[in-house]
Amino acid sequence: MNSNVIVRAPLHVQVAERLRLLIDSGGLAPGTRLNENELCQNMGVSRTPLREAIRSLATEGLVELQPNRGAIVSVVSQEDVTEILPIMASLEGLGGRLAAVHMRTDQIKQIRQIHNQMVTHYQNNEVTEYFETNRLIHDLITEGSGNQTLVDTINSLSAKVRRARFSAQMTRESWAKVVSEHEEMVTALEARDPDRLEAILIQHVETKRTTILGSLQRSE
Amino acid sequence: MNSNVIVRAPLHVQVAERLRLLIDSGGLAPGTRLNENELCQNMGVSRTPLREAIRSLATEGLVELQPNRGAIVSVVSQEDVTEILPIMASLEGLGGRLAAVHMRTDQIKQIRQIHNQMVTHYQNNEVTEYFETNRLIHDLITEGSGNQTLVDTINSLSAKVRRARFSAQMTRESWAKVVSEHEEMVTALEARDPDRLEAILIQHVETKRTTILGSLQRSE
DNA sequence: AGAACGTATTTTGTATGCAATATAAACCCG
DNA sequence: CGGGTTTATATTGCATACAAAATACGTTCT
Repeated sequence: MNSNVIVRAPLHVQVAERLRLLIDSGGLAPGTRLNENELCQNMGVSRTPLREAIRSLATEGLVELQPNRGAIVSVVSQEDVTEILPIMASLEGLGGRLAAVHMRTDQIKQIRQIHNQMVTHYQNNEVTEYFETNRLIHDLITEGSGNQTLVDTINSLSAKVRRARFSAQMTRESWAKVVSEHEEMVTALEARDPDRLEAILIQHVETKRTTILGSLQRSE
Repeated sequence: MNSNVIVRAPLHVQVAERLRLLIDSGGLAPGTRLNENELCQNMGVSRTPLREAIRSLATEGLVELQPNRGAIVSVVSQEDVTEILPIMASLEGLGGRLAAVHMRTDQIKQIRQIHNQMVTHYQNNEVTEYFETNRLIHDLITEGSGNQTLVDTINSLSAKVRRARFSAQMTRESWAKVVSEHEEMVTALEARDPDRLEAILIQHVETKRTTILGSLQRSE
């Protein structure tokens, strides 16, 4: 029996992944109509798997289905962000609470290392790298909860907000605040203090909320 | 301009709904393979919309895709329930917290009425009606949060657990506990006490957890 | 010139057909 | 008889073809 079977992912899954990336990167802006023929030619697949992929993205909320008029990349309104962030706060809080108990010490040490890197990026004003490490820390903590469903749920919500957050330009002071909150986070994690970590994470998302909404407001 | 346009839902949406109902009601038991031809004949549609519907259910987590082997109704394991319930606790807690602030007084009064009905059903040992009113109360509180994304997220998670909970036979004493918790819930809501309502809801889900897991364990 | 109608074209929705893979059955050989 | 291989069948995956709806366009009429 060969257990090293190579299972090529079904086309519609690959297509969905590709589309997700396109939407996430901004290659497909919110509101854009997804023209099936066009996309088919671009990706070199037929309409069937493409349509199946679109249906998946629709249930994920990344695109919106308009009967007999196809799908558009869903637009993330200020209301959406206002709805999603409190949910993420709760869930990230829960994740932290669980992580504080479940994570192994070496995993926590790793987070401290990445956190230090992040601080360096902050000091050097390296925005991209900063965001990357920032997100990695959050992901690691969430994953540290050991609750895969929680990870999935957070990711699903996060994906929607990310595009909005993308446009969110941080002011220097809000950036400083976020970094100091991160410092507290890691400290609470090292102390394995569920309540404190949860509280900080909730506060952290609240900070993010005001940052994003402030930015959205300025840009209107 | 006519705003009362009749938009017939696309076939794949109707099919998805139908399948959801089938799975939810137990007409399609967990682990059952979805035979495309068979289902097509049953529903009188072709494979294309059926397959699109199946893809949607897959991203919802109700069915599991097995490459080149079709889809099976996903089985809800004890681990799944263990993962999902803490998440629902957080989210229902958040919902209650928001509801305590946002709900109108007449809506709260309505909940009190339904709660009283539920208690009557409890006393008369009318299980089905009890579950119905019970669920209605939870739904109304969640919806009272005014956060549609939260409602959707909870429903999505709830759908997965429901099938497991279905088999959960309550003992008389756990039932009594649940009812008394509900009493506290409504009282906290009437007092518009977010913290207390949140705490009770979280505790309430915890009670549910032990009930379900206890039942799952007994049935193995 | 502009609005309204009707036609043409594009685009989506659904059904069907063919290829590839998995499952079941028959068969052969030890 | 039983294990393993080959062949047949069924089922899924993908592509194409047709039908229905929506959009775009041109024409007509006021």
